[in-house]
Amino acid sequence: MAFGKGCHLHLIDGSAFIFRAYHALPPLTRKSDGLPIGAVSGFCNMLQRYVEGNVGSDVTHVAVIFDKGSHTFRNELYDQYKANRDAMPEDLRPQIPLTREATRAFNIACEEIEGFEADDIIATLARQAREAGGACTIISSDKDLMQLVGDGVVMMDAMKGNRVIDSEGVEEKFGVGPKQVVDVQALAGDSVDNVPGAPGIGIKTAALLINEYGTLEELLDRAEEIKQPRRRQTLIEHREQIELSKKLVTLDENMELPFTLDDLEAKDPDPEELLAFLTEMEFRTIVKRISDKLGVEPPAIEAAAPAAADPAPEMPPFDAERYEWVKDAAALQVWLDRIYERGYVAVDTETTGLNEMRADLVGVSLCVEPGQACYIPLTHKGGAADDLFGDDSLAEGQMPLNAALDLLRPMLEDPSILKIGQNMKYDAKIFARNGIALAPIDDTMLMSYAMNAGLHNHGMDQLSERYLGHNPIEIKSLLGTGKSAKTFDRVPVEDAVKYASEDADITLRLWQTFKPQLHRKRVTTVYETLERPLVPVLAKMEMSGIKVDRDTLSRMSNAFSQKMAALEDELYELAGGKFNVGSPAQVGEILFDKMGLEGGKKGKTGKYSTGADILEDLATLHDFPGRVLDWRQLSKLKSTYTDALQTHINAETGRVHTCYSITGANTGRLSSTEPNLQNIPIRTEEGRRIREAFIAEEGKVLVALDYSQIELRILAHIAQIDALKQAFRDGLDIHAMTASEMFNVPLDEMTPEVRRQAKAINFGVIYGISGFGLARNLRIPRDEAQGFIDRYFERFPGIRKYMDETIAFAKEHGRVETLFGRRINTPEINAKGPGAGFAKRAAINAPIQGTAADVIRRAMIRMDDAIRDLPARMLLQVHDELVFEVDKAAADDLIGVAREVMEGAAHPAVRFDVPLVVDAGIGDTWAEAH
DNA sequence: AGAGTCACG
DNA sequence: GACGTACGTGACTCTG
Repeated sequence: MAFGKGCHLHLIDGSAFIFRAYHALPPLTRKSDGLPIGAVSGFCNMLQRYVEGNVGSDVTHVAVIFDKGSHTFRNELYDQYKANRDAMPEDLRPQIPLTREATRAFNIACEEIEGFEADDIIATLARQAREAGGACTIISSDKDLMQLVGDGVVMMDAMKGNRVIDSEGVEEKFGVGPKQVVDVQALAGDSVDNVPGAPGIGIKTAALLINEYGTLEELLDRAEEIKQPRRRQTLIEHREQIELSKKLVTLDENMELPFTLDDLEAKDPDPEELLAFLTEMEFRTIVKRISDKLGVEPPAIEAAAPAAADPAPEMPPFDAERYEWVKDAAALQVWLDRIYERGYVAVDTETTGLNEMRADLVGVSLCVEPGQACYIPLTHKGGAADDLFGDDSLAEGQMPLNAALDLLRPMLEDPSILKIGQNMKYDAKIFARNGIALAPIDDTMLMSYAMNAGLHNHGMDQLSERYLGHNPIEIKSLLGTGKSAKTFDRVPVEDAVKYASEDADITLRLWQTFKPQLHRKRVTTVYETLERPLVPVLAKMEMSGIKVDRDTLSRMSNAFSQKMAALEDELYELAGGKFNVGSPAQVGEILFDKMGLEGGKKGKTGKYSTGADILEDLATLHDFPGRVLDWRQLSKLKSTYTDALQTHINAETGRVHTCYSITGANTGRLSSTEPNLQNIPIRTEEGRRIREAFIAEEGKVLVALDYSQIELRILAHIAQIDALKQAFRDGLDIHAMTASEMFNVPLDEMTPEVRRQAKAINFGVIYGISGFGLARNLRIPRDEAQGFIDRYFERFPGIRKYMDETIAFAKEHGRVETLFGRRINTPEINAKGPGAGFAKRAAINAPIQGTAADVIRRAMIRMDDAIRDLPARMLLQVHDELVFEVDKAAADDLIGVAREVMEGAAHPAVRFDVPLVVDAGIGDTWAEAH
């Protein structure tokens, strides 16, 4: 049916629907996988209500119109346009494409055009309908659309009982007719869209003026005549700004559209298709309602079948010759324009080293679509590349660093441009050190981790090979290896262009591959709430670093040296000659061959094993093994801590900056490197003193907060162990209570020895207990250990059930999950041989360790905002502990806030049956604070 | 480069 | 019945 006289077009403002739905509903998630679907659910309800309300109406054509890309021609006119808009909420972003699918499922035309606001498309369609002699109803309450009303065009507010707004309604709102609405808006401005308007003039005054002078142009031309001096001055002074405002608020009704009104003909939904979509979304209520209406049996909603493998997106082959060397501002501007057109870009930085706190920026690469990438060299050195002392002047064909950064900065900080990277924490830190706050970001490494933890590592080279079938240029081929290795600024720019552009190209291709997989694999929520938001938090902590006192460490080192020397003398005496105490092989030979002690066991390599547990057993027979253990402890403390830590004190900041790896542990835990600040000694008094070197800045203190027994609490919850849960609720000594329960000893008669055994069993359970392991740990006979375990299972039957069910789940799905939906893959679980044993224990431990890791991640992500107004910084995370530095006077305030965040971190996603308890400490050093 | 050892949760 | 065995990390040293 061709659109013409007698036809009636309905245009639905899709974005308005989405935001209304999002804000009207609680944050619902899909049951089977936790995908946020609150907005989609509300959107479908609104569409359904709209369709039902239309029965018997005269509507012949209908379309839902969406915004696409947040950079439009209005941003070209005025870069602050809509600049004060908040970024889209994290849990809404993944729902946007689903609203498109929903529209199509309802069999309603769904239109959007890159770089245009929905309002302009609506304006153009309304004009076309008007000119064709038909009627048009715009379903929206957006006042920006009111300028379109008249000549058969009306608006309808679906939220307010389908109230119709015609010319009269517009006049009520603006005090002028629809034709003058833009004039009034130009004067009054709009704080929501950041349209400046004339300062001090609101809608009332604007309407008054326009009614008096007829048009804005007339008013501005005759501004001198205005009697009120203030008003006159404003209009004269801000004429340009007012004229700009008019351009911003005037909708473009002359767009070229790639479709016609005839394409928007109203059609009934295909019940099968509609129900299939709603079923997939697991919207039980609306499925039932529509099924009833159609008189069909509602389809069953159950956990969706495993998603079919995604077809690889079509991508051109890699071609390093096509990458562009960006040499000047004009060339860079072309790329920036393309990025704004797209709304996203893959970014990679090249630097002089791997340590972000020391490395300098050398260049930036960008990619907007597969195969189309560029490199902007910035600080490459000229001269002979192989000459170590070569020319330090800059190479040709580079933009000045600051000029390039000034051009890139607005884009890199623009909340509407998504920056895609592989391990973006690195790039974010490099940019931060150059005064650029990179945001928002997506990270392909974290996407891979969320989907595939446990299956493979998540480095770019591996991901490229595995998912793109492409082996990237090796960095070694540019830098060389070993002593002759050079830094990236010495790489010839021609080579750097190929390498760096390729990295950005790969990243973009990986993103296109992974992005649609996230929700099919049901990890969108994990990625959006536990991975992506952690990046800026960790970047900030790492850049803060912690102050370490070199003198303290240095004094300790000297003390350790002396003690070690003394021990060495004693050991040589005992052994009857010099040897290398640091060589386990030599220690073994002396013990078992030379001295002839019993119990020597040889490992795979044919050497005696001389681990601490073995030497401890031998210590009763001879002085030698005990002395070796003492020496080893000192050696460890000296080499790994007091000596090595000093080399990590940053020359510029005087602080130690660790680097957290988000994907380092398969369970969701972080790991810490260069240096590892998660294994600073504490268990022995001598080691603990190393923490005295970790200090607060003058006038500040360190505050440490740690979760008490978090893994056991999670075990009690997951395995539904009532006795344990009650004990935690009552605040009992959990190990003593376990002992009491197992050995029938009243709590007040508990001996430390019995409690120690129960504690070992509690930990054993978390690790996937075995009789052998417990026996070795407690140094008791194996059958006795097995007896303990049997009794434990008898007293706490939930444990056995949890273990069996977890292993069964792992065998069926090849993975286990945390309470927050994090997936930990367990590919070895069905293997034969000893590997299966490891995999089973890992599978039992992973949900517990992983859930605890998720909890503290949530706390850290919220902490940033919670302590915003306090003079405090979060510095370190040690699995169940957070360390802060805070002004002395604010320490108690910080503890109050941080404790609340940590104890409530699981909410609202998970409600534990046991309370989470956080202990806190304050001190001038980490030793005191813990 | 890998094994052994040991620091942490 | 045999098989090996607590879970998760990173850094340092020796050795081939």
